[in-house]
Amino acid sequence: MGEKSARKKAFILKKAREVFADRGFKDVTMKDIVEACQISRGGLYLYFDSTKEIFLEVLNMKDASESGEENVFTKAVSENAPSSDILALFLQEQKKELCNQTDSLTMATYEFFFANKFPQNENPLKAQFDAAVQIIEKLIADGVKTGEFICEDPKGAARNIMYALEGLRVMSQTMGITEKKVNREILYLMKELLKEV
Amino acid sequence: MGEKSARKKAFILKKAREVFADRGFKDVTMKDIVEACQISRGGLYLYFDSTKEIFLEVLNMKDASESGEENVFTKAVSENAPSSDILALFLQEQKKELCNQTDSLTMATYEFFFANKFPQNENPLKAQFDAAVQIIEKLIADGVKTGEFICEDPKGAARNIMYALEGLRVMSQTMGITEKKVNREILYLMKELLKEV
Amino acid sequence: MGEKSARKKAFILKKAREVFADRGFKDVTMKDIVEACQISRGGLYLYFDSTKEIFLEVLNMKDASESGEENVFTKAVSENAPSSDILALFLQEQKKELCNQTDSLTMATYEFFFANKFPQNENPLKAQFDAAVQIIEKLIADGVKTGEFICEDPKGAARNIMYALEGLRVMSQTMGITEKKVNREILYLMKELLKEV
Amino acid sequence: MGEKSARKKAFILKKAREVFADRGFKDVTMKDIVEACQISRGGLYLYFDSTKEIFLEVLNMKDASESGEENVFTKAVSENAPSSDILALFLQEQKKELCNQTDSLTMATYEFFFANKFPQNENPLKAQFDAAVQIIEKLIADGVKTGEFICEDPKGAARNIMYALEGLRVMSQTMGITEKKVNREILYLMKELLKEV
DNA sequence: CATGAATGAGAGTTCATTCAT
DNA sequence: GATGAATGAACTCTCATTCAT
Repeated sequence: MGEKSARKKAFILKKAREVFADRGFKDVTMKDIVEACQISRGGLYLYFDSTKEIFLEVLNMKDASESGEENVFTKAVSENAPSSDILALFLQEQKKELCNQTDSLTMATYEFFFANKFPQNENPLKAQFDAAVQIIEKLIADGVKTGEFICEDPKGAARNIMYALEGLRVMSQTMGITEKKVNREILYLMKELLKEV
Repeated sequence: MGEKSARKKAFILKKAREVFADRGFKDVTMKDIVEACQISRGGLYLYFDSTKEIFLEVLNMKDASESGEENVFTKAVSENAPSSDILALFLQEQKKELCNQTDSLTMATYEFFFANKFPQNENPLKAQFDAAVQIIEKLIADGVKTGEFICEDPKGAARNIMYALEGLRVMSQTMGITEKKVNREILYLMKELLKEV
Repeated sequence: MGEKSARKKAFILKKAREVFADRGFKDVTMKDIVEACQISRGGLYLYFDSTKEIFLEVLNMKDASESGEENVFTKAVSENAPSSDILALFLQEQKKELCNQTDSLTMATYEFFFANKFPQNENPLKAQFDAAVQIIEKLIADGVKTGEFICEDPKGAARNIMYALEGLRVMSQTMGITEKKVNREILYLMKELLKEV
Repeated sequence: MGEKSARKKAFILKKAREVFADRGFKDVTMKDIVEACQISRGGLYLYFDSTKEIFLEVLNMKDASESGEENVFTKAVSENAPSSDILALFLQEQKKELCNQTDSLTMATYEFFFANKFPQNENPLKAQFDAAVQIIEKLIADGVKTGEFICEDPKGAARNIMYALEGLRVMSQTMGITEKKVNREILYLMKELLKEV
């Protein structure tokens, strides 16, 4: 596949992403993607065999773009900002994603992983989750050292934060959580770590 | 609707529940339910017009059966057991439901509410969630009074518990969370409340 | 499936037979049969799942109708006509079938059994062939007893007749054998048995 | 067409032959041949417009290669071996071809001529058949002269041999005739000619 | 000559939904 | 009420064929 083909593939993935963000995973048909791309039915099959295959590549694409892009969070980390600031930034990032309904793959991702079970050790969601827990644990432990945080069980706290965020995420899709409520919970999570004795 | 009809309707809902528990919401067709019930295609339409309608009634049925049934949790509440015991029982109930993959409507419920948005004030999930938060808040507040718990923000803590449980629930469906991990998180939630100064 | 359905099934098979006789096996699609029957696409699938399934039933149907019908051949057998007459009648029947191009399943049958290999012991074609060999062998043996035929190896002669007929049959489809040539070969086969020493 | 093109065309035909031998005629698509040759889709169309065209050239190629090659049969003929030996050799050659399922175009040929009717005077199969009949007739007549064979109707006998071989050939494809059965029939054909009075 | 991306027609198949009985 | 045959829309997937490069 030449350079031109690679560009077309990227184009299809971009359009497909929009479709998935809009309609979730299960409702999306090859025909939908064909129409979003304004290409022929057979044309799509030159690049992908199924919506499943497309979705997996969309997920990878997303990861790539996120890690490539310099966001405030990674910048703060590289600049050795205070742990509490970095954690606050991380939670802000999460909030943005949570509240952005139109452009998010959240629903599609859940639908996809409901329908397609992966063994734990190859499950991309789990890998992402575990990585995030480790980062947060490190932040909390650092913060404890500098006296910013008080926490006896940084790993437990990190997990709790991630579970709660996951809960917020799914609830934002199923019950339409408002930004105010997300703020409130994020505040709660921070407060717990800052709690004076 | 005569008594006979009501019985048939209940029968359909029971069978449909099994189908939804088995396959989620989106994959279930009217045909699937017809086959599970071993009735005629037209026959099903006498009672229900769509899988959506059936699922909503299955959800109501579920609520009814749960509130009707005397479980250890409601029993403990009525017997004025210590708040910490009641909360522990509540969390145990949640754990059971979380770990029971085969018989649970969790996945179907998520799929359903992804696809069918309800305004917040009529959203059955939200109503359930809010009710649970209130109960937990009350328990924590009581526990604080009796000195069982230490907590400055019972409402916040209650919400955090529910968000974390929601996170566990969705993750158990998408990443296959083990019982051990559920236990660990539940323990964490309890410990936070019991934390000595 | 009630009586009415049985009638419709028979109707579909009858129409399908015409299609197969007209176009062979491989070129026939479910759509072709749908159109020949003037029913809906889905309607056909209520009765049959594939052209293969339909064709097998068409073959069975054919056998049934043939054995049911009182033809001159079976009549002669039951009336204890001379063996040479009966054999001649049998060959006349074969000739009729050979020369009837428009209405015959010959081509479709070959195409079908090229594409669908059956184990020898379940192969319908083989069963038919073996049965025919036995009948002819018996006729020849009887004819030898009555002095009508001269033949040292009735089984071998019977097989030779059937192989030659099979050759004629396939050649009539691929090279367009004329009736005259079929006659000539049939005459040859008879002459061999009548050959004076 | 330059020499290079001629070589490429021959290469395509060689590969196509393998494909036809493997899968018959009807199931073979232009795509299959493209893939077998590992050339581009458009590239194939530079040389051939359809599988039909390709198959016809494969058939011609086959004839060419066979007549070119010095086989035991043609050798025996040129050496004036006894007619009975030559006929026996011819039948052995036929047997080899009959029993060789993997490498043979038999099925493809039948499928092709079922689907593509040629007027008798241009039908390649018929030409081949008639040529073979003539050769066998000559052999038998010669054998009769030398006293090797007894036969009143050499032409009829030659035709019968060819029809029976055709019958064996098609049956080997549709019912899986064993080598033993082919041997038995060939023996029968020879015996008929050697029959003592 | 040669490539291979692109198109679009067409086959298979499944179901929601209707309706005569 | 209840049945299940029937319809037709929608989706998946495959290829023959073309054409810009």
